Amino acid sequence: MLLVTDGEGAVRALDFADYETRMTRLLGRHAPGATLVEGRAPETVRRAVEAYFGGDVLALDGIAVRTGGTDFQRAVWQALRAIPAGETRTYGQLAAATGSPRAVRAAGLANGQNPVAVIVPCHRVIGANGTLTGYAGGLERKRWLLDHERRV
Amino acid sequence: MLLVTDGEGAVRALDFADYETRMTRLLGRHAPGATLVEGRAPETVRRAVEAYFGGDVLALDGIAVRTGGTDFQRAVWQALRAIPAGETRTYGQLAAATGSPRAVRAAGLANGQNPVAVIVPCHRVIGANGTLTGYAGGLERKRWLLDHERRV
DNA sequence: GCGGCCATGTCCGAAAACCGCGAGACATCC
DNA sequence: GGATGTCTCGCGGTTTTCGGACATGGCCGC
Repeated sequence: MLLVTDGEGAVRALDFADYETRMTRLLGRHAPGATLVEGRAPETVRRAVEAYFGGDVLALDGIAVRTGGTDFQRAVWQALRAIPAGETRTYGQLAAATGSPRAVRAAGLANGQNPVAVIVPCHRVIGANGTLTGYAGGLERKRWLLDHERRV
Repeated sequence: MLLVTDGEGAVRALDFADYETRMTRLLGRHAPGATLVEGRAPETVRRAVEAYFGGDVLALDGIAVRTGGTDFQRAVWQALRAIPAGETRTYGQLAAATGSPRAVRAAGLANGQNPVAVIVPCHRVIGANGTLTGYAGGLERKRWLLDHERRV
């Protein structure tokens, strides 16, 4: 996976390695002018991510995340972090949580533009009829993540 | 007048005091994310500006200027500094000096977006028929500046 | 002369398209 | 009757596209 943190250790982006162009595109939009420097991620973040995949699905909750984006997008991403691991919400519930109950498709769109995968759990949002509908990293991964979190 | 320099002493913006909104707008465009800190300008710059208005119209030539903008805009602004005090050029000559002889109107537009008035002498460009045509700070000031430089 | 047309780069506002949706209307099949 | 599936339409924020406007000047036809 690709992990990007800023000078203060806050996570700016996280994505699957085969989606690098997507990640850089989102980064360019939300942090114009920033330059990427290769290096080792802060230990706290590394450890939390490894713990999550190792089975401690709550390990990501304390991690600091910083993003750009519009007010609406940030509201959506903030609402995402309030969904506990192992549970899911519908796009409608997500929209309602941001204060715009009818902005359902917009919520879906903002969901898809989340630059910090997994930590900001956009994969916990599914259609009202229970189908997975979509995931930037591929539906297979969405299914895997949900299974992983339920398995606890 | 309002004078903005960066951490290295280079001039970033210069405008007449009653055009502050214009200046901040241009600054925001060319240096997004920068914050203004009130203070006294570097002595070299202060002295040069005062000398210019005192009659030494060549005093501004050595001052370092840094701007954002597109390639074309920077080419125009660079060409402007090559016009000696006391002389004028037409918009067509200016466009030719940038390598795009036919981009006449574009040159005029770039001229009008010059963030560093007086030092980058956009006032030395006039219409092919000798009329002053336009000046962001008002035609009166353009006329005054040209007179001042010719008076030497 | 005079009026009209066109070239050129950039910005700005308006309009349209885009969607990781969801509710309701029907059709279908037991 | 009820479960299930497909279709249509409206929703709302964001992004993209498009059409003007402009600190002009040369050329062309009248």
